[in-house]
Amino acid sequence: MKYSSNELLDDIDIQLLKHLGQDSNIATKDLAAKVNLSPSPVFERLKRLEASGFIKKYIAVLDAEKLSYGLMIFCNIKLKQHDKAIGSDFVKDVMQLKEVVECYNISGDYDFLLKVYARDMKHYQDFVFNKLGSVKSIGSTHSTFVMCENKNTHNINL
Amino acid sequence: MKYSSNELLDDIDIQLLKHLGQDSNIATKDLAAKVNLSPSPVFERLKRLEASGFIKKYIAVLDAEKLSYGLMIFCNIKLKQHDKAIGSDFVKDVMQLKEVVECYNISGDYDFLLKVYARDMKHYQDFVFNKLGSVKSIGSTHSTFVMCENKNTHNINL
DNA sequence: CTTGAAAAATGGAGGGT
DNA sequence: ACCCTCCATTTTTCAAG
Repeated sequence: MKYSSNELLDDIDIQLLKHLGQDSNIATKDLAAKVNLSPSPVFERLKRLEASGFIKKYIAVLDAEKLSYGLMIFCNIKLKQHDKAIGSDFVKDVMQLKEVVECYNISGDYDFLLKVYARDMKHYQDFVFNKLGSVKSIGSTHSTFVMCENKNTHNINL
Repeated sequence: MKYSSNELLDDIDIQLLKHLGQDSNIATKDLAAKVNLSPSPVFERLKRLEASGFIKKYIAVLDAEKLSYGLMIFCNIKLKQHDKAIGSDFVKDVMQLKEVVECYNISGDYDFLLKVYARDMKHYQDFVFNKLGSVKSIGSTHSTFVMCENKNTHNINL
């Protein structure tokens, strides 16, 4: 069975992923035309790419600014201590916070990096003092504010 | 006309955006069932939300690891000088690099923050020395490596 | 918003290279 | 193993009320 372990995708699969990573609303027949196939085999390939996890899901990309989340912040976090229990406590707590859209365990001076969306500075202040402030495992934080988003492809570029 | 300037979305629009931001493959009729409406008005709302830009696009979310881009790096960049021309030169150059999936102009010690995907350390080394290395406007860089992705919602949480 | 109907996409069967 | 054409079913799309 194809794609079972670490099997390679062929050129057409890569083409399909490349297109769908940028626009998934394209009709199967238009996608088929782009890779010079008929809709059926393309349809079968899509189902396989979904079932095998190369495609995780399909989403609508929303305009954060229009939805009044005009402020993006990268928040660096240092834990109080570095044992496993403290770390998983932190992750569990931070997962609940709706302002946090991404959370990474990182190398360097800080332990975690959060990408945070806030309506405005007042909202972010409340987030830091009231929400992060009540997460016990946090030692210190450092915020970096985004002034301008120059590029965001939302996917790896194959 | 609805949504023309800074008009408010109603509760149902927000519900629709919330669902589509997590899964856009849902059929209109299933979406309609979730908000207790028939497919037609939901369809009309979707078209308005798309036309007015609240929904920017629809994409497939790809599995970077499975596609052998197992390494994520946040690369902080300091420019040589801080005039407008140098800044836009940098943005223009960095836009071309396929390893860079996000680029932000930020506050703090560094000028830009890049989110970078690489196959492995060798690939990233090549990226820093050969690709970033040939961008004239760059003064210095500082890389932060992602050890674990704990959360990624791919959208604001309404 | 509802009804209702035309247009289109989905997903399978069966056959060919 | 992969692709094709054909066709039934379902879904999308868009009138008109």
